[in-house]
Amino acid sequence: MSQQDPEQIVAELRLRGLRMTPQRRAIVVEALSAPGHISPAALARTIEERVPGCNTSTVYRTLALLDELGVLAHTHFESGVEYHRAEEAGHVHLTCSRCESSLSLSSSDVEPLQELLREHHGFQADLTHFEITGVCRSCLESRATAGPGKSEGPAPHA
Amino acid sequence: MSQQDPEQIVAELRLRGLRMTPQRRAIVVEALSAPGHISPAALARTIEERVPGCNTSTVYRTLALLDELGVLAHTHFESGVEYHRAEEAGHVHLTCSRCESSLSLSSSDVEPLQELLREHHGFQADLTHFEITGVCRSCLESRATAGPGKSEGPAPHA
DNA sequence: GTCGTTGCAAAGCGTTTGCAACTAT
DNA sequence: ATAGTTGCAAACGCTTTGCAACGAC
Repeated sequence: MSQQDPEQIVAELRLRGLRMTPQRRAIVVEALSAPGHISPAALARTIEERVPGCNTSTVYRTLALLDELGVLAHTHFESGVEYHRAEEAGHVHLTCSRCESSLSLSSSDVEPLQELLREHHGFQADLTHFEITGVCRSCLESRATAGPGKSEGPAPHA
Repeated sequence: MSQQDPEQIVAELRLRGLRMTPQRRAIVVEALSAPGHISPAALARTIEERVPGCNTSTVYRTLALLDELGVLAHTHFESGVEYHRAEEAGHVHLTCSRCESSLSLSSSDVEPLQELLREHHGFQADLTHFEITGVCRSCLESRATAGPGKSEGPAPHA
């Protein structure tokens, strides 16, 4: 569906009368090679270090562009926005607000959730655009073990 | 469960050896009287205007404090963080990324969703801490009406 | 040659912090 | 009197912008 191959990206750019520059190429490489996701600021630092002639503002402009083109997408975390390849969306991030551990669901895992929202509220949710916080299994268990009462209420966000 | 009455807040503060100052009182009033939710920056502007002797930093410090105390809570939106009375949590915000309309689910509406996550992944989700984006019913319908193909893929986030 | 793109430097914005003065208790 | 709280001003980190120079096409 989306493109991750530089050639396809170039083609996509050309379609819109846009150009492929060395800077863009470098940013694309860096952004796509990041293991999971990366914040704009972090990417800017990295690029400026590895590609001396490439500026922070170019990074921001390029990320926004690639986001529009559908090459990249971004997700909102507690710590801010992070970019990732568009095809890697489909991951829903469950983050424990107690232990900070993080668990990601595949699209098939998420389908029932989306189904519920669509059926009951006519809303086609994109659960990948914001992370979901809560309390993970092990933290739930240790809390249960810890003491009897207090089983009510959602997790605080320390 | 939580407190919204200034008296109860004062009591809560005292328990921790904290004090109730005129500034705090003003901020509490302003924060609690906001119809839905309000961003720290907006609240700071408002306060500084209405309560001349009250500073931006005090607003931020007070919001953080009230958040810890459980009087207020915050939610992450596309536009940033917004604070609201803690009891008003339970609202899950579904925002359409096409038309920007917003629909909020009551806690009972959300229960099945949480149930699913808990059963299948042992994760007790707090769906109120981040908004959920997607495409609302009317936008889905107008898209369906608009043309035959293209029924695939989640909503873009223009 | 055209027009998209870049670098730079500066500004913008929201948020945080150090510290001396202040004040609720 | 003690210790929490405030205001100020400065710093901070991230992001955006204006504009002249540059370079992909």
